[in-house]
Amino acid sequence: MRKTTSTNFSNETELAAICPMHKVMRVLGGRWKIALLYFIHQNYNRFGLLQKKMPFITTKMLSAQLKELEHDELVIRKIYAEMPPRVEYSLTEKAQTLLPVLEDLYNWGEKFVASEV
Amino acid sequence: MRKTTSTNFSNETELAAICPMHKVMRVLGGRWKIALLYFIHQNYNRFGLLQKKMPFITTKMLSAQLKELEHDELVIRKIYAEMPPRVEYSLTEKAQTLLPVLEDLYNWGEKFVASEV
DNA sequence: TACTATAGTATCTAAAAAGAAAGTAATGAG
DNA sequence: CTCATTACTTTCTTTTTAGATACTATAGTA
Repeated sequence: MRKTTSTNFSNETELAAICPMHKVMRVLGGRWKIALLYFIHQNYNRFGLLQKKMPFITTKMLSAQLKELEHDELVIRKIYAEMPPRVEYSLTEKAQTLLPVLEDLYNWGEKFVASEV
Repeated sequence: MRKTTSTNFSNETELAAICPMHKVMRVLGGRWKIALLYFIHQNYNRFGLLQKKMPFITTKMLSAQLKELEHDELVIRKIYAEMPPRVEYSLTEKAQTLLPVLEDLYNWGEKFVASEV
C-alpha cells in the first residue's frame, strides 16, 4: 500500500499526468500480471492450477495480483457455492482485446531483446 | 541490485523460463522507462532537459534508468568532449521499432483503462 | 580567487514490494 | 472427532526500489 503522504505517491501522480502510458503500465506492471493473464487464457483458471503452474508464487502474491486484475476488469472471478470452495477465473473482453497487443510486444521482444541479463 | 541468493532472484529466473513476455517487461518495467523513451523521442535529449521535464525525478533515478536503457540498447549516449560537459541521448533503431507497439498499447489504454485510482 | 554550468556519483534513509509461515472457513468422508 | 479439500487472509520479516542530500570534475568567466 502506498502512503498518500509519501514522495512516491506524489511522483506517481505527477508522472501519470505527463506520461500517457503510465496508466497502462500500472495495470500490467505487477510482477506476475502478464504471466497470469497468459495462463488464465490457457485455461489454468483456478487458484490451485495457477499455483501448480507457478510453484514459486506465494498464495499472498497470487491472491493480491488476481485481485488487482479483477479490480482493473481484466479478469472475472466466478465463485461456485460449493464445498470445498470452487472459484474460476477467466479473461474479460477487455483483456481479450489486449492479447493481440501483448503478442506484438512479445514479437518485438523476440526480435530485439536479448535473453541474458 | 538483486541478491543472487534471494528468493526474489530465483523466482525471477523461473518466471522468465515460463513467461515469454517477461524479458520485455524487464526492459520496459522501470518506473520512468517509458516516459524517458517518450521524452527523448520528443527531443528532450539531455540530462538537464529531462530533469526540467520531470522535476520530480531525482538525479540518481534519472541516471540509473538512462543507464539501463543504454544497456538494453534502447538509448544511445553520445558524449561531447566539452566543458561544461555535454551528453546527448537519442533512441536506437531498436527503440524506434518499439514505438508503434507502445502506441498500440497506449491506444488500448485510452479505450479501456480508467484514469482514476 | 570565487562562481557558474553540466552531468553526473556516493551514501544514507524511507518506503514499497515480496516472501515465509501460520491460520481461517465450511463441509463431507472415515 | 479428526482429516482432507480449496481458496484464500493475516502477520511478520526480508529484499528491493526510490528519495534526500551532499559531493565531484573541469574550464571559462567576473
